[in-house]
Amino acid sequence: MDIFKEKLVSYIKAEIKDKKNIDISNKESEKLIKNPPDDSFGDYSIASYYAAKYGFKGKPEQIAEEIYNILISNFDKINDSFNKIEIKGAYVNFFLNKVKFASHTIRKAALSKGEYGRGVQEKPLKVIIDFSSPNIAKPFGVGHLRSTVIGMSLSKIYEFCGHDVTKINYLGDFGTQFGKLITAFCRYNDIDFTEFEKDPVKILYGLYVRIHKDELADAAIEEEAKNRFKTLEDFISINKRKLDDYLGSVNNTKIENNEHVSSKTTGEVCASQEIKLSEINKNSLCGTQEGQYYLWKLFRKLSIDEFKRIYKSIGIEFDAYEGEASSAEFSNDIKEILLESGIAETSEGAAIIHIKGINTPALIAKSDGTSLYLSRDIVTAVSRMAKYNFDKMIYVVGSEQALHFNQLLGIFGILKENINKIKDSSNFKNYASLIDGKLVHVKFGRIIGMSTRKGNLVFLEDYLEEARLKAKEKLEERLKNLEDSFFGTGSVTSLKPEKELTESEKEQLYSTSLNVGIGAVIFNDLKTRRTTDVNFNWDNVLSFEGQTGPYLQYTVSRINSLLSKLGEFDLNNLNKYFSFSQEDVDFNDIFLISKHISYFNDMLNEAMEQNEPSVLSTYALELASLFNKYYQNYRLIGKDFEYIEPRIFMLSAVRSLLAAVLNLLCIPVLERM
RNA sequence: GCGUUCAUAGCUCAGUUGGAUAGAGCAACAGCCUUCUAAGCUGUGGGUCGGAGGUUCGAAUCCUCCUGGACGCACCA
Repeated sequence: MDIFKEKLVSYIKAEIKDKKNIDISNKESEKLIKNPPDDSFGDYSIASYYAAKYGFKGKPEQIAEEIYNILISNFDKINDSFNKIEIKGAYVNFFLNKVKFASHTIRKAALSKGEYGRGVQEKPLKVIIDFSSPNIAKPFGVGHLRSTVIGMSLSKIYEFCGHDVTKINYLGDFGTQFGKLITAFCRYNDIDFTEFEKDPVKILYGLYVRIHKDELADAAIEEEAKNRFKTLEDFISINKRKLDDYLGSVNNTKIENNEHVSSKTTGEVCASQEIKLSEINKNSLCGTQEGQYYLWKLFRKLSIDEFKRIYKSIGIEFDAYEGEASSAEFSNDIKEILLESGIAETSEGAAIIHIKGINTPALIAKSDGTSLYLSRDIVTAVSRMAKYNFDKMIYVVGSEQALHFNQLLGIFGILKENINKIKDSSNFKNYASLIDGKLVHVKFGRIIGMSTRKGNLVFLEDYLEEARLKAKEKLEERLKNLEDSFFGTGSVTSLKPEKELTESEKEQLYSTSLNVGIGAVIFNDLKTRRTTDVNFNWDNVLSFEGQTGPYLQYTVSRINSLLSKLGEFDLNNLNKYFSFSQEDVDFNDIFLISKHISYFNDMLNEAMEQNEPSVLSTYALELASLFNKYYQNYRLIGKDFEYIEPRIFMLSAVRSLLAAVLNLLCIPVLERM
């Protein structure tokens, strides 16, 4: 809320209290004020039918008149900020002192250097955001990208609002699928180890696909995979640590290392992480517990290295990498605790929990005793509570897993209610009872209809490459007209073929194309409300015009270019107490821009409250659009300095705010494009 | 069958704690570069807000039913 609105709210509140003896709380009086749909209705308004909730009586028009009369008598208290009050039908409309508003807002935004709207919390919440979470041994696809950018964006939004965020990548590094992968690796004798070292994830994915296919024809494969997974899980639980002891010590544990098993136990075979694939003795690995554990670790490490490379290329960072495997060790403890307390029951050899309101029982252990996704998630949530003492934990996972998360949330509700039925597990009791109400599943829709020219699964890297090439094509075409604007002054590049470019120019061309491509791809995932499925369309993603990431990036570049041509002034050397003049032809458009700037804080909070980055996408598009209209209609170069000076503040304000929002949306900001 | 979720312009979507005349972008058509980057801007056409009821002074928004789609529904994650 901007200070003008604050002033208005407290004035209205005080006058109504004084004249009518109605006390409206701050929050409610804020709600009373609406933004009119059209300029002719002023800048803020009270709709009389809202006022009716607080004891005003009569027809809407009469209420409006009563409120008007209450507010007009002491209007001089706010007439430095507001020019007039007016009745229009059932509404009381307020008109800002536009010059004052625009000057104040733009000054504030320009001088806060990208920190405009940053929140300060008296008590910051400890927020954990669990996102991306790719499956090891499966390529990083576009589905993961959506979780990744939504999660990363939310992390930045919460941080910007002043909260304490921990970003966790919870790797799918465990489960029956690894039994399959090891089975595949051990069964097939035609694996190309040279290729394996070059592109491990693709080879692993190939193995995964192949074993799936062969499994349909040979039931023995499935059996072998199950056994191998059991072997793996047994081995990981070899130290037989107790969950409760673990929870007591988790503060000092580095979860991300996933060292469930000491090197002493694993012996020689695990001693060297640097072992060459080509030197692997398959037979000795496939036949022993340690060997299979080693294979699993190897697959895991290769995949993580690959993921880290991808994250780096698109500017994604995590505070911690965790894996499901670290929870698997305790899945048996969980099962026992829940069964003993009567919270869970046995059914067809498996352990289940019935949750009120959910028809499908939650399955927490398989009949062969091995762990499941859900049981591992229970352990993970509890150990995170022990480690981080979080106030809120957000899972950014697709809508198709809604049932899973409803079950998870439901289980913690049950645990809280029945916590006293649990015996001899004080740490578990303590932490588990704190979790209810703190978990949030931030779900998002699927990406529909995306496929490569031939296949179905699109690898992220290929996707980004398509976008980069398209951006490059477009940039090269534009370079003919850009003259020196792109590479900087002095370099005549307009008609140079690519091979005559200098190394640094080539580099600039490459990085700009890449960043435009990334901007387009990421924005495409963040521009619509999370829950709606995205209808994927190559033409839309690669168009770069209209409501796109590159449009936003372009707007920033344009401002950069203009500011540098105006002389790259340091705002500190300019008159900070400038004022716009209502008579200037461009004033009304400047006012509209300032008004939009003032909405930023509300939009930021809305984005956080709804866990919805698209609120900011829409906001950024509107701001860019307002600015581009201004840019098109009015020229600055060649005007008097007196005229230009306050507009430099306006340009700086829009630039830093747009750049800040782009940053919150994980979209690269470019100097030039 | 049960559950979740969605349906707004030809296409992709905003607008959803009920409020003043339902908005953008793309595509189509007509314009704007000797002047700050045309990845831009201006204009035109395009809507029974899936359908029917209901609640309300007032419904794209809330409720019920219907139609259509997506996703999920016990030993995968």
